[in-house]
Amino acid sequence: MPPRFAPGTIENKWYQFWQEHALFKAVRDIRKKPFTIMIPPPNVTGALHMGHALNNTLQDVVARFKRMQGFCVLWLPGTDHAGIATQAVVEKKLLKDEGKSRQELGREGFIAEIWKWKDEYGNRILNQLRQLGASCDWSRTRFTLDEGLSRAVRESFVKLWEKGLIYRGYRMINWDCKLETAISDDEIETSEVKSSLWYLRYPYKDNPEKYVVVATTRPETMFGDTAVAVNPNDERFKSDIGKTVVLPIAGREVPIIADDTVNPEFGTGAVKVTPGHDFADYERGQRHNLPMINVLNKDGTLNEQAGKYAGQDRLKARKSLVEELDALGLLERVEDYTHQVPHSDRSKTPVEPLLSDQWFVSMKPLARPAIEYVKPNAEGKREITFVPERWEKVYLNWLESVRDWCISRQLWWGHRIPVWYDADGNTVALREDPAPGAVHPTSGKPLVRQDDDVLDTWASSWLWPFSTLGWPEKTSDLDYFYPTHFLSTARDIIYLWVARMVMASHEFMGEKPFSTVYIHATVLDAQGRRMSKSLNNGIDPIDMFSQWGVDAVRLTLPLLTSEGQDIKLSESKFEMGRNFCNKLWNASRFVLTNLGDFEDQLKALSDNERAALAEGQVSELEDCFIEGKLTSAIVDVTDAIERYKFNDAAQAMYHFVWDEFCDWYLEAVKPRLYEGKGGERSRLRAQATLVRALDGILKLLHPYVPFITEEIWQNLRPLLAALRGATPELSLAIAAWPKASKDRVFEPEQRRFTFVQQVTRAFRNIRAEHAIDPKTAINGVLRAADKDAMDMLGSAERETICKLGGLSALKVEVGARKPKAAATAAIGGGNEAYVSLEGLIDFKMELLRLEASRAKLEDGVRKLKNKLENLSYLERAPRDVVQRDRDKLSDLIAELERIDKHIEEVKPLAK
RNA sequence: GGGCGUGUAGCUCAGCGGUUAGAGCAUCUGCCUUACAAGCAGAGGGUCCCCGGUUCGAAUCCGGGCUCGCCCA
Repeated sequence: MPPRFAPGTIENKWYQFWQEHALFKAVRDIRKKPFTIMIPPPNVTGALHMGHALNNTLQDVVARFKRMQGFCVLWLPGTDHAGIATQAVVEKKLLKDEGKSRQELGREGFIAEIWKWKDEYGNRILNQLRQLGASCDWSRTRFTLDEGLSRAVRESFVKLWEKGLIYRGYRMINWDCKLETAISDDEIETSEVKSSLWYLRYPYKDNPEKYVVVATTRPETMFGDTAVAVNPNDERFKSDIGKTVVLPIAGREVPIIADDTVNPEFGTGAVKVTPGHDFADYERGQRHNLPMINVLNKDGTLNEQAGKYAGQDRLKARKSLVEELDALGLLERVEDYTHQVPHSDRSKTPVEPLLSDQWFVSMKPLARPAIEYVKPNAEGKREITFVPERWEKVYLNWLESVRDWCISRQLWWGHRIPVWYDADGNTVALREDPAPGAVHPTSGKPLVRQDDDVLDTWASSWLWPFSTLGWPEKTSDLDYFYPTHFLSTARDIIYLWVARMVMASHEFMGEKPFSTVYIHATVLDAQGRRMSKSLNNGIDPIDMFSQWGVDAVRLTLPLLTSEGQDIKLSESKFEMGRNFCNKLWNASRFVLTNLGDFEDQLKALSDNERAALAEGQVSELEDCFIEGKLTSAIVDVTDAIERYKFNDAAQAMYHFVWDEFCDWYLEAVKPRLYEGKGGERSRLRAQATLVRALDGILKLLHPYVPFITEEIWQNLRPLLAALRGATPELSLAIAAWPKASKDRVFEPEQRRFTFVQQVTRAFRNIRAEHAIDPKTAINGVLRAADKDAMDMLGSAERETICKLGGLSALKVEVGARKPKAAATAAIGGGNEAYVSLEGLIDFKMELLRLEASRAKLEDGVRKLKNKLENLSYLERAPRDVVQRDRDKLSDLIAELERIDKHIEEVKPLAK
């Protein structure tokens, strides 16, 4: 094994190994409990970004953990067809490569092009997930446009149709002028735009010299105005209500109406009403029976309503229109104005509210049960739990005020709406394409055409948890794996996807789709901004893989996030994970190189002796220490992952491996391996403990860092076999998760080892602070407070302290007197460490040290005294708390007295 | 405007009623000690955002304010 861990050399090898042995294949097994995770299907055009890397790492941690715990784990992968995005990508490519538009190819030809593109490039992100180490069952990979999933979409549509939950309507929807399709409310981002507020003069019909001034951010929609509205309580306009004004240029006469939704504070208090192009005005228009005029073409240019401006882009027309109004003296003034403008999530262009014929799903009836699954019942229990819990509120708020879902898209790529029309426009939704000559079931007239539009991609994604398992067929997979258990996703997907899956699952399956929804952290850049293409501040996980290793990335991300707080990420952060992997690598290297003779030694033992070692027979203090700490680590890590506290589990492992196993255990055990301390048997016990501990460590770490742990474990495997006298599992990926047992905590030994650590640190401190050369031999004296303290340190422990504390000898004595000219370090509990300093250092330094610690001590004594003089504290605080403080105080006072004595002694020497 | 989150060491963050408030990185000192310099040992560094309240006791709970961020309208 090389002294530095080289991740690039092992990742591929083990992934292939796992695949070859089909370790991630979920094979139904009634003896096992299922554990199912459905991957949030990434966009088929997509590439792995940091958010994916984090999300899929966490899913993989859970999947591997549960697999090791003996569950039948199914982590089902796949992609969605991402209607808008994919169509846009292929359209662009086609134009660039062949100079052809999709219209030139025609619908069928174009779709064939997309499939070609998908087969060639569409699996990129799935391969990147393999690179990440994702333990998905790839044999079950699904795509939302697969035959099976398409059947599911069709079935769900017809079912909702039959229940009357799908309708077609001429409604105001969000229109993406670039992509020329409707989009749903949830595909919109509002962003702040610096613009102007234009004050326009609308002359009165009966007195053209006078006018009402309206303020607007959208002058170009003037051609669609059908009223001017004021607040009925606004004194300024009371007399205007009911009058008629004439729209400039257009010349149309429109009434002044009163509507209490008008904010008198905005602009002049009078606003133009454009029911065809504004959601609020649409409602005003309905209340007042105003005509609705559409002034826009599908591509965002003005239509014939705009007279000479027809055919101009709306934003260009705005400019020239304002100029013309100004020239006519009808522009009162212009103010700078910053406001929120809705943009399409997909094209990033401003969205236009537009009246058009679209298909909708009635959401209210679907929302009600979806709320019930998440709302706590009388006992505070929930069917579906959000982790962290606070996201439950976001989910509920959305569902409680949900609006109907516009599901039709003016695209070609997607599930075509299964609705057919007869010549009179009567519609019917069909499970199977109609045979030639088929007629409408009620009108009896021949069906002449299918609806041209396709469905929103979410109309297939919302079926994902069960359509991937075979629905609408009744499959044994559904029986066994459904409902699923863990869903991990990003917060902005809560309503787009999570809520809709719950609705769909209730509607079509009659149960919940999953029991836990985990909302992972958002990965931000170092300055706390979202990573985006436009800012070019993204960090490519694939680059990070090659730079630091996949394991390092997988470990670092959870180490950086706690309870779903956002992560501010910079490349150098991965050093943490990389260094840890290197530490683990080297610790393992140490263990393995010291086990060269282990198998031979074991052969000399009887079966019983070997079995005792295998079960962790211990007698040396450090062995008890590490066995006990391993037990706590097992408890902590298991508990943390079970509660989806990924950061806690990672921290616990990091601390256990680095601070306890490497810094203390490995150092403490060296003399037994190198110098024959304690004899052959002790050496063998040390080796067995190393094997046991390393095995435990690798297992606990495997869900986070699967590659490095597998690599090391495969090296350890023959030794495990020899120790246990049985063949271990084929791979760490399917090895049994460690179990903690109460009798392996070793509490008294933990206390003793802690004492060894404290004493060691005291001597190290003296050496470091006095800058004593590491090569200089120093003798230590330990003043033990009492016999109990002294008895904690047997000869083996004293040797350990000498070795780790850099002492050539250690004398331990109850109440030992400080040698003359010695440095002192307090240990607590009345124990003190002394090192004779004659000829070694400067006593001025020692005096400074003593005075500094005296000041701290005095402060502590003062605080405690005050506390213990407080009568209500003595009366009300629990007895054990008060007693603890009393003990503490007497300790501190004794220490203070001793330190005063030391100061007196050192003072004359410090001159 | 409403909701959610956040404010603790130079930086990134833990801790969320009871020891003298912790970690990683950074800094300083000393070490290439035969697992690891991607390392080892040691040290310094904090009005726990502000004001008030509850409590014997508050970084922690409550109220109010301020900061920054996200979401919804």
